[in-house]
This record gives sequence, structure tokens and C-alpha cells, in this order.
Amino acid sequence: MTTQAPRPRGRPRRFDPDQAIGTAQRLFHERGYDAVSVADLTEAFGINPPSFYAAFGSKAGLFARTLRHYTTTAGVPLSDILRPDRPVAEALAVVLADAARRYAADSDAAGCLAIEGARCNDPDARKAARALTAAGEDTIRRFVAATHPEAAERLADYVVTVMIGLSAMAREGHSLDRLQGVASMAGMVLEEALTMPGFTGQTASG
Amino acid sequence: MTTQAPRPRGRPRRFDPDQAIGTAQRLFHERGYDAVSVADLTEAFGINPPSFYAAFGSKAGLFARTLRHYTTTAGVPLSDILRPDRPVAEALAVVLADAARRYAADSDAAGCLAIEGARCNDPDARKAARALTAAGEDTIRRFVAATHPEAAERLADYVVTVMIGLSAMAREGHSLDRLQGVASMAGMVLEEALTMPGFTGQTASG
DNA sequence: GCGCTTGTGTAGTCATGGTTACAAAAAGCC
DNA sequence: GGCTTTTTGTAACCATGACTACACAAGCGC
Repeated sequence: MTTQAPRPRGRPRRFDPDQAIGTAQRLFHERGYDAVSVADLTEAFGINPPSFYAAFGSKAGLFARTLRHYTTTAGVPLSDILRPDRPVAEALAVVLADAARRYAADSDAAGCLAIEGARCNDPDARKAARALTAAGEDTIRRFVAATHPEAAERLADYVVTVMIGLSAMAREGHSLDRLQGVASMAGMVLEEALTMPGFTGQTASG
Repeated sequence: MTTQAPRPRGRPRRFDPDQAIGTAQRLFHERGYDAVSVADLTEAFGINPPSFYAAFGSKAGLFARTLRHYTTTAGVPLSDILRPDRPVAEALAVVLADAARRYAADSDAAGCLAIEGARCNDPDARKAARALTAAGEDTIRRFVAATHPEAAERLADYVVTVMIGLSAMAREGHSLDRLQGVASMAGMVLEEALTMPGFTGQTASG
């Protein structure tokens, strides 16, 4: 239902940028940002470099658009899971379980596109990916802070750390079962950590 | 005290390979394998490419030697911590706490060289790094299996996942305090997971 | 000193990878 | 049908990066 105005004007495009973004998402997810070259992309799209740059500006630009599409499509739906009325520990456990499931769902495109993209070697692409992961971290922290302000940073740090680890383990080829095992183990500590008074980080200092 | 035999034979080296490995370790740890070029290395060593290749064979070869040096120098000493007579949960918690401390100790060289190296784009370098991380994972799994065979894989997966996450968080610049907070939180679940009967991975399947 | 061995310096090769100049093509507008 | 607009295809450019050919230098054994 993309409203398709009368007709743009000049020579019509020989390819569909939206469809290309889907192809790009698959390639970036399978091989990682750095390992996908512009040549790979143009070949997969069936176009030549000038069309690529006219449509997307740069490889990092395409990646930014791809990330936007990914979050609304295949990423962990944090805003849906972290409803304000939901028990905090339970909701966070669901986030971890959902991440495990999604990251291992497609063994050819394992892990989280944003988390993995945040570690690539291109500054622009990295920045785009980090913006997404930072937004996710903020969402988690604010969700916890609404009811447990003092535990928010710690719990958000923990959940994000485990998610990053899960994404890496998924990319190493670990099975869904093993990821789910880690996620469920990680979830067990959430309740306890919430109700722990004065838990401000020095418990392991001895 | 490196026994310095009579004299090697031909023209003497203008540089010390062992010292170069120390320099390489710093560079690789600071910037990551991919982001360090052979030109960077030769410049840092004060030599030219032919000397580099004569001494180390390839960039990945140097990295392999650097990793060996790293494990005996700055890596988490798993074999020392995971003594067979030690309570399992306590020992694993120490591993996590030690990782947090080490990964955040030097903000210019954050995270674990082996864990991060295992995600680089060069197949040979990746293989060398993965051999190390796999050995570490095996050490953890066998340590747990000695007393809790059924929990070994799950606990090893969990500890490794958190360590990978901690390394990533350290590289994002998170403070020592925050990493220690995550590590101590992650450590809280270990005891419970050990004593949980029939905990074989299906708890989150509903 | 002469040959042998080994390391060094100069100056490259070769591939890859992101990006672009330029002219031709394909449509709309009038 | 000409003018304008936008996209396309060919063919590059330019930088980087891993690696090497080759001749010379510097030590040892004799």
C-alpha cells in the first residue's frame, strides 16, 4: 500500500530500493557489515555502483536504513515486552528468552544485527548501530527505573551484557537449546537482584 | 634469562622479536586485530616489512604468538582459579569477577584479546583466537563436570556468555564498577543452577 | 679475505574496496 | 519532437593493505 504517486519524473529505476534493503539485511546479518562489500551488494541487487550510491548515498547509509528496517521487523520488540504494568523481573526474563530465540532462529543469520553491527570497523556504520543499541539499553533502564530506580543501571547493564553474549554465542553456531538454557539461567537472578537492598556494586570487592 | 647461545650466525637482527610481541599485544588489544595494519606494526617496531615477515611469517602468525603471550600474562588464569577442590559456584564467581577486573583494568586496552580476536575478519587470526577461547571453555566445562556432570555444559555456556558480554561492555568504555556489578549479579545464580535437579534446558520452552 | 648465512632497505606487486566522472538511455512535460 | 529530469552502464580513480623480489649489508667459520 505504498502510495505510488503519479510517476516520479525521469528515467525509472530498474530496481526496488525497499526490496534491496531486505536483501542487504540478509547479507549484513549473515556475514557482518565489514565482510559484505559494495560489490557484493550491487551484485545481489542486480545493479551497478552508480545506482547504489544514487539510492543509498554510501554503504554505511544503506546499513543505517537496513538497521531501521531490522528493528521494526526482526529485532527484540523491547517496547512491546517491557509494558509498565508488567512485573519487572518477569518482563526482563522474557526479553532474554526472546533474544535467545530470535538470535538462534536462523542459523545463517545468527545473533543481533544491531549488536554485531556496533562492533564493525566503519565509524559511520558503527555509530548507526550504537544509536540503536543505546536506545535499547535506555528502554530497559527506564523500564526498571520506573519501579526500582536504584537497581535500574545494574539490571540494564546485566541484561545488555547477557544479550551481547547471547548474540555472540549464536554467531558461534550454538544451538537454540543452549542459548535458551543460558537465557533462563540468566533470568533466574533478576528477581533476587531487584529486591536486594543497598545492592550498589561492592559485593564482590572482598 | 633467555639463554643466548654463542651467536646465531648471519647478520644480527636490528630488533628484538619478543619485545615486538609486547608492542603488538598492546596495539592489537587497543585497536583490535583488523584495525591494526602491518604498516602500523612495522612502524611501531621500527622495522621494514621484510624483517616483519622473516620474523613472524604473517600478520596472523604474529597474532598467534601474541595470543600465546597474552594468556600467560594478562588473561584470566582459569587453571589457577578453577582448582578441583574449590566449591564450584564460588570458583566460577571468582572467574567472572576476575574477568571484570582485568577487562576494565586498562581503558586503552579493554576487554579480552582472545575473545575479541575470535570475532575478527581474518580466518587464520580468528582460528588462533578461537582455539584459545575454546580451550578456556573446555577448562570451565571440565571443572564443573568433575562434580556436576549434568550441569557442566549449561554452566560453562553461561559463564562464557557473560565473559563475552563483559569483554564487549569493557570495550564500550563501561567503568570497572559497572562491570563488577554485572559480574557479581551473574555470580549469584551459579549456586542455584548447580543444585537444580533436572535442569536440562527446557524450562523456558513454554 | 672468501664464502656462507641471515637480516635489512628499497621499492615495488597485486588484490580489494569504497567511490565517482561521464555520456547515453528512458521517462515526463509542453 | 525537443527540453528537462533522473537513472543507468562503462570504466575508471584512489587509497589501503597484505605481502615479496632483489640486491646489499653484516656477521661467522675457515
